[in-house]
Amino acid sequence: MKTNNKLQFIKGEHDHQRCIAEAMANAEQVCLKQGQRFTALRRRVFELVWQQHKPIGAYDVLNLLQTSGRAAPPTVYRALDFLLDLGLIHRIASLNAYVGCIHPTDKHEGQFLICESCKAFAELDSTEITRAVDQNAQKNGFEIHQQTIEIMGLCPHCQGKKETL
Amino acid sequence: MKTNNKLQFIKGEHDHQRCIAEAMANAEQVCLKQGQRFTALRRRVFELVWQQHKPIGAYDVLNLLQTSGRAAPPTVYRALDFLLDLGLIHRIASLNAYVGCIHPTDKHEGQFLICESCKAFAELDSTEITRAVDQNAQKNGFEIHQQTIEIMGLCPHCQGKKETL
DNA sequence: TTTTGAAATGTTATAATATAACATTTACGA
DNA sequence: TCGTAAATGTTATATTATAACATTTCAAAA
Repeated sequence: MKTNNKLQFIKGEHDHQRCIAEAMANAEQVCLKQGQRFTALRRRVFELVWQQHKPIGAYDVLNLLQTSGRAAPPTVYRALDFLLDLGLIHRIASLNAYVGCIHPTDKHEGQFLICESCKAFAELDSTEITRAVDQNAQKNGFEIHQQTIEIMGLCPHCQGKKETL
Repeated sequence: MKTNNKLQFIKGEHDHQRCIAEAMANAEQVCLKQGQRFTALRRRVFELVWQQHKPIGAYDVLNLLQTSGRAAPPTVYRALDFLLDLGLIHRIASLNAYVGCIHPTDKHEGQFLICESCKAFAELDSTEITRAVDQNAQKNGFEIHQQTIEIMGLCPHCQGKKETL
């Protein structure tokens, strides 16, 4: 299974269609392995989330869905929950938004750098951060189940044009 | 200015009234230094958040406020925003909830261990985590403005009674 | 191949969280 | 004490999310 290239502060210059197609093929495999059905609806929602390359809200997904037919909130939330469960997308709690996952081969939780200006994001999987968190948890006798690590700021590209904002 | 004791997975055994009183006195000083007014309302909301020793939602604060008079959502949100701005409380994005800050002397952002069972929390200020995050940001040319680090799991106390949950 | 039952989706209503916009009150500084 | 800016009150509404139940779909058993 081929994984996608590093998705870090991606700009327009990459082959978006191919990028999405790869993610889709990969998601397909994950569903297959898990014995889950990658239905048309789930496929469509997954695609919509990936198309952005930035965090997208559930109701934004809903609006996009509605451009081709009816849909109600539960429809979207159920599809998002399904994709979250399989680790195919992540939820950004501080934004109430969702992003495509770039390490979809195993279920995991991401660490994110998110640009406040252009909303581009990088998904990290840093052993240093993980180790530091684990150490602190251990020191406190804490058993980790789930982590939310979301760092907001400016991506390299947007730092240059800071003064024009 | 005396700071509160480490607030880590505190149980019932500590002197709650004194704990709150110290936090209050400290908040007083912070407001004074910043030239901000620590009004009756802000004082009350601060107290309500501290009283829990666990994350509390805005509408829970509202309900508590309403036990002694009228109040509407904006009243609560404004008070919470004020306290957030001064770093006297923190927002837990993954819970849509608020906690008292235990390092209130300087504005900062916390790192939290939060027990899914009893909701007790520990506020870390780990140099290891901070360093690891900074390193990764730097590696990506990212300029950090704000961080959300919320680790969910089981506190030492609740690990023992896991099977009874 | 038909049945059938569980999974998925549709539908309606509503809950939970948060803010906009404007009116009124408060309290400090001139 | 008066004028003004800050704080609070008030009403309405936006945004995010889920509950509850009806209908459809689809794969596996008969």
